[in-house]
Amino acid sequence: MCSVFELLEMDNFQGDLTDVVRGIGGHVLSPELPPPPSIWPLPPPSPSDLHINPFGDPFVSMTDPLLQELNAVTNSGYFSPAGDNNNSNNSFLVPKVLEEDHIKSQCSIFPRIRISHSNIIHDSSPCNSPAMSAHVVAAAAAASPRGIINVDTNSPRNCLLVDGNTFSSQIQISSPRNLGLKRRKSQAKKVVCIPAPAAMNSRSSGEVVPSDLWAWRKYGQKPIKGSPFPRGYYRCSSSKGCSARKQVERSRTDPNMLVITYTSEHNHPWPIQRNALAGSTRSSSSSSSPNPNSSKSSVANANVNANATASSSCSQNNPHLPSSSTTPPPLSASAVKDEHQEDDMELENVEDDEDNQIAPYRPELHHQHNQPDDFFADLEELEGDSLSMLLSQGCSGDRNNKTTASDGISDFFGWSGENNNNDDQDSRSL
DNA sequence: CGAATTTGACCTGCGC
DNA sequence: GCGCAGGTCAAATTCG
Repeated sequence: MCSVFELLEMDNFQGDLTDVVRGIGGHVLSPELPPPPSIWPLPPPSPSDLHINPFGDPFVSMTDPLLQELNAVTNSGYFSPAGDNNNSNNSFLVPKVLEEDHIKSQCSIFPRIRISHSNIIHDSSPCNSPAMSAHVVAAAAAASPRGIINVDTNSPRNCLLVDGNTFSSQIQISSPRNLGLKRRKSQAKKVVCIPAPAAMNSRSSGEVVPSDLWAWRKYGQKPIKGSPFPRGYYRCSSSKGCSARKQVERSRTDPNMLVITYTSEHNHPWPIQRNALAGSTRSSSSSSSPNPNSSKSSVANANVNANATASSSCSQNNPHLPSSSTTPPPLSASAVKDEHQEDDMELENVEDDEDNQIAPYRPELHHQHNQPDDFFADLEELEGDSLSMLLSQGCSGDRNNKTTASDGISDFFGWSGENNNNDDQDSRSL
């Protein structure tokens, strides 16, 4: 399942990734559970998804669609800007509904995540999709570099729990300087640990590489000393000349975990067009196959499908993340900025940067001020795209009834247990 | 046939 | 300077 994992962010880090991965000892996956696509209703939180960029974030200039959408929800009024946790730094994760941890009957998006002063995220939601939780936790973690995020990976849906005493796993964000690990090339890197789906994809290795919002093309694979698992090397194929790369390998300490290291930066905006070149992949058919078990998606493929089904992620059964590449976030960037730009994360990042000799992270949210036009233009192109569908449909099992933005978001992130094939079809038909 | 993946060779950084 | 290991290149292969 896609409960969470651990999310680390570092710069100039080079070393044994497993040395970096900490706090997942208690992580319990569900090997008996069927792997993808159900495992990946959403792509893993890419660093950019986390919206954190302490050490020269490769994606600093990129707007995280996911987060933006989250922010949109926040701005929609369903979420309290600052919440009531007195922690305005993490306010973007603190919806109003969170004021009551015991609320469990709803499946709205972040309604149950809370970051306490101690940086512990509590989630009482019984209906979070694992991936969503991943994003949430990742984002939360991003907001609290030193935060500890607890996730109940034993719960049926790997929900974050309200009861911090029952957390089965712990996520801890580490500062690079605390790692005491050797560094290699001076290159900004981000490491994301996520639960590894069962090996059923990829041609030869059988490795499953979860998709994210970018399109990746594999250009190499190397066995890693000390690890029984090879490391795959991917570069961004969304745009020619993009230097963004990522490495994917299984944690040697926990084969169930995938360690994804992002390096370099994208020199292009988020993939906007549904059929971006990132898309063409030989395994696309399998990925879109009705039979999840037959899927053999590649990374690029996964991304493509994520795009193709951007608007159809109204179900946990939907293997693909609602790629915001096709659903430009409607939110007000300024609002987000105002509310979050002074969070602890940034402060922490600044500290780290001092050590790393890298410009401190400054969320370039101002970029978003210029995005709406593009976004809407894209929306126009993507007639009936995911966003509109997202907002126009509810998927809390009572779709015919009135829907709210939160409902839409909920669906968007697959918090509903109901699949929406129609959405999927719609998105593909675009 | 075009595009993605595989895989061995080559290059580069780092530790000794 | 040398060797090791990681990272990248590019031809061959595979697939839709």
